[in-house]
Amino acid sequence: MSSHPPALTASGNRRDARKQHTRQQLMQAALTLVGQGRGFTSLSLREVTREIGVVPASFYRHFKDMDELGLALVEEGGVTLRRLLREARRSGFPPKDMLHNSVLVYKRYLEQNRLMFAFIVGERSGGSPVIRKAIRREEEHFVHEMAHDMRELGTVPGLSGQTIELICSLVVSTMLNAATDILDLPAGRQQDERELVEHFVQQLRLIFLGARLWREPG
Amino acid sequence: MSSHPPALTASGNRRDARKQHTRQQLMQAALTLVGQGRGFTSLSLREVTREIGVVPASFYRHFKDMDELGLALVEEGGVTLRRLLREARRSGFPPKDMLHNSVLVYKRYLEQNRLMFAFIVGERSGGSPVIRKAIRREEEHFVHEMAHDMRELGTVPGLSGQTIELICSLVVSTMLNAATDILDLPAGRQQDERELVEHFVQQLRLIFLGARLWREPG
DNA sequence: TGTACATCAGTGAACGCGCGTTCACTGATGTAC
DNA sequence: TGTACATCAGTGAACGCGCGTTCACTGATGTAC
Repeated sequence: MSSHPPALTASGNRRDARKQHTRQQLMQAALTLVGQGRGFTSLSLREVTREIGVVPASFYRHFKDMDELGLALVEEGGVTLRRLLREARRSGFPPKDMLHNSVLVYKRYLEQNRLMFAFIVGERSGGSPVIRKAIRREEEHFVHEMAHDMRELGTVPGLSGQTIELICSLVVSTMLNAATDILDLPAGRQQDERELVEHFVQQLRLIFLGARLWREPG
Repeated sequence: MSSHPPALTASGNRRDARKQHTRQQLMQAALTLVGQGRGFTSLSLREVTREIGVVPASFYRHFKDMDELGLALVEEGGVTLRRLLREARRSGFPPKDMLHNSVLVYKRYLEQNRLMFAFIVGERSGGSPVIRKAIRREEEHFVHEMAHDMRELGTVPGLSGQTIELICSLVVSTMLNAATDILDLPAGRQQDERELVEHFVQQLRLIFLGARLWREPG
């Protein structure tokens, strides 16, 4: 029945899908290596292709160089962050122990997206300037979106948009900072784990306590 | 007059001094390269020796490998952080606009120690796990020392030692986070610079506002 | 002080290796008719 | 539907290069007497 689809966009169907799959594999391979404690900046193109069992030259069918792959990862990282917000929204933010619950949601999400967060957090401050700046840009979007949510939910009533952005930027940097500690936790040390979560919760409590009696300047 | 000094410690005088000098040069060269936007983890031993004009093999007279050089840098970084505290203490912390002044002291110090901070902040979250953990350890010491100072100065009266540590850990991670932004500032953009400083000050204000009405748990 | 020997920071050559990049290719998939 | 041609993701070989590490060395500095 279905006559040839006119292929308005790029073209190819089976072939194109395979290409996208390989591309995704390359990105995943880079994340895997980063997850093994390698800085992204020190990864070689050959390592990445070796990881998925293709010849080095085929890398160029997908990316100009490793920086371009890195930027693709940053973009995917942005999506990952936005999904976290959606998940947090969906989890309903019960007002009682809201912070503690949010931290647990975050921690679970972090563990489910371990490699991506290892990449984001690892390249956020060091490494290649171009990748770092791209991550900072995604981070700003994330802060902005979180501020939007907070305004809508009325989490901190009576504060200007600018102040809410301030709060969120502090929350986000605290959150990403904690990510390193959480990811570095050896599995099974449940006592350390609880302490870390508690520490993180208290840092956030401090921030929101300050937010409650913030007096708008001007 | 002075007869041969008995050289109780290591030995050599002139020779030993030259060795220490080369060692210092190697460390400085690594920092220089990091300052040029290279991640420390991606530096090669040969690059570092080339930078100071010695043959690669001579590297081994000073360090087993690049990781060992990195750890030496972390140690020097710890000293650099402690000097910052001493400077802050000496600057007197005038109670009026204390935060703003502290931020300016910090910013100046950052600019005077640009390379070392680029290294610390860059390797604090990504890169080699062993170096990352060493930096985190120095950071803990720094937090601890800052907490000690704050208790002595009575900056936030009526709070337990544990709570003061909490505040300081948040201040320090905020501070190191801001370092990336400050170091990334293109020179001469004074408007951006003022905005960044103001943003940073307000983040700290928020934290100390929270601290003021923190109620001790338990 | 002067001499004979020991130490050892830095040399220079060599090694095998993995790197990024190029190239002409192949063969499965897609397109036109 | 069947055929002839075009596309292009992945191949495999080759290249020159910088890498980390080894080694025997040299010559300035230090030590013993």
